[in-house]
Amino acid sequence: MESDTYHHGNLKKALITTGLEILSEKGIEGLSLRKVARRVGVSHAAPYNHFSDKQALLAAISTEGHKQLYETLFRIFDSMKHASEDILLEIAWAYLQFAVEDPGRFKLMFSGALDEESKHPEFVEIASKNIALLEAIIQFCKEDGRLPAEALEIAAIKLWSSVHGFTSLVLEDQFPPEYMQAHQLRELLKAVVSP
Amino acid sequence: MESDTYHHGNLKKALITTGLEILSEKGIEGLSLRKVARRVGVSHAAPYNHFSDKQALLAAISTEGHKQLYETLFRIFDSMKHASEDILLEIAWAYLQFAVEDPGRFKLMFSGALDEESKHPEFVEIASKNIALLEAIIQFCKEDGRLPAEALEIAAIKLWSSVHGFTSLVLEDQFPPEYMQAHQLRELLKAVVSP
DNA sequence: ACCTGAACACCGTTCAAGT
DNA sequence: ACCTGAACACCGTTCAAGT
Repeated sequence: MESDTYHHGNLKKALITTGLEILSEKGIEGLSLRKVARRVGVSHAAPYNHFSDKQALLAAISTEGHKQLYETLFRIFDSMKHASEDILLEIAWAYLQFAVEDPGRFKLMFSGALDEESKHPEFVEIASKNIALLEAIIQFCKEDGRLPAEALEIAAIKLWSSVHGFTSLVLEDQFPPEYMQAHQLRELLKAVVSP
Repeated sequence: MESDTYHHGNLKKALITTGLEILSEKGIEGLSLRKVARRVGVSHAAPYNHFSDKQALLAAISTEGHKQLYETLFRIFDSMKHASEDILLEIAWAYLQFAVEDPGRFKLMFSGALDEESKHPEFVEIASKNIALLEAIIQFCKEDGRLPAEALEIAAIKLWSSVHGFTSLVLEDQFPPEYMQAHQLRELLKAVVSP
């Protein structure tokens, strides 16, 4: 039954979700094509019917990660539109949590062994959706009307750079322990997102 | 003669510098223990006399990269102390150039396949030297006297996060092409480091 | 059209053996 | 003390062969 359904096109999806599973359990170093195939219950050559090589599978897994990130951030943004909390901080916090709760997924998404993600149309689609969301959030936070396009782009780059850099450095344990002992993570993030 | 000198302790250093070479040529994916040993002209088991495993060699290579980054930034800082240009921008630019001119080295240093760098005393030493340099730079840029320790730490985290995030995202090609076409890289970086 | 199994070239790591 | 060569378990990729 199971091996039968794979003949109807589910294998591709199964490889992606199982890849995310292993990524979450064993990290980026522990993710191999053969291991994914083994766990799915298929021969190690089977994935090549759906992905041209390992890079292509990794790109698909990364794309799925970006979709999850979009869902997460969109939900936060949507639920806070009417509760006037500090939206920027909540979004940044969600970004950080997304990274911390599954470092392997985040590292695959951004610390790119993937050179040719830009060739996969599905990836560029979700990437631009994420950019659009980021811009919408910034636009919303400037309550005094819309920003000019130029300022919007600059603001997006500044915000994303800060939050992404802080998240990466926290994930890689690059800040000295004194820094982290003296302050709470959320407090530091607040300082990072505040202008 | 050459194989003789390896009996006198140069092999360890040779493995590190050859590792950096291969990293620069083939990227992080193309760096294997056996390839390093082969290029140095030694058997694939020889490195185990100097490093407990591949991780340990990678940690040593990463440490060497951090030393190079320190040298680069220190030189800039030292040479600009008396020419009152925009030091923060020049430092940030040097950081970005350091990453762009050798992405493999930068990725190894920060996109950590290295979990146990903190166990290597040489690494924690250079890491804290880099932190101290960062603090000195910030201190210098606040011409009105010294900052309190708390504000200094916060300022260091904010600056490093911004510059590191921007650098990583540029390196991984995460910004949409429209952003990059509409602005020059240095102009964007200037916006990122300006408060 | 999709999957399997054998084959190949590579990898990290260990260990007896050499000097 | 340091290096070698064989050995082992793993990997990505290809390809004939099966259904």
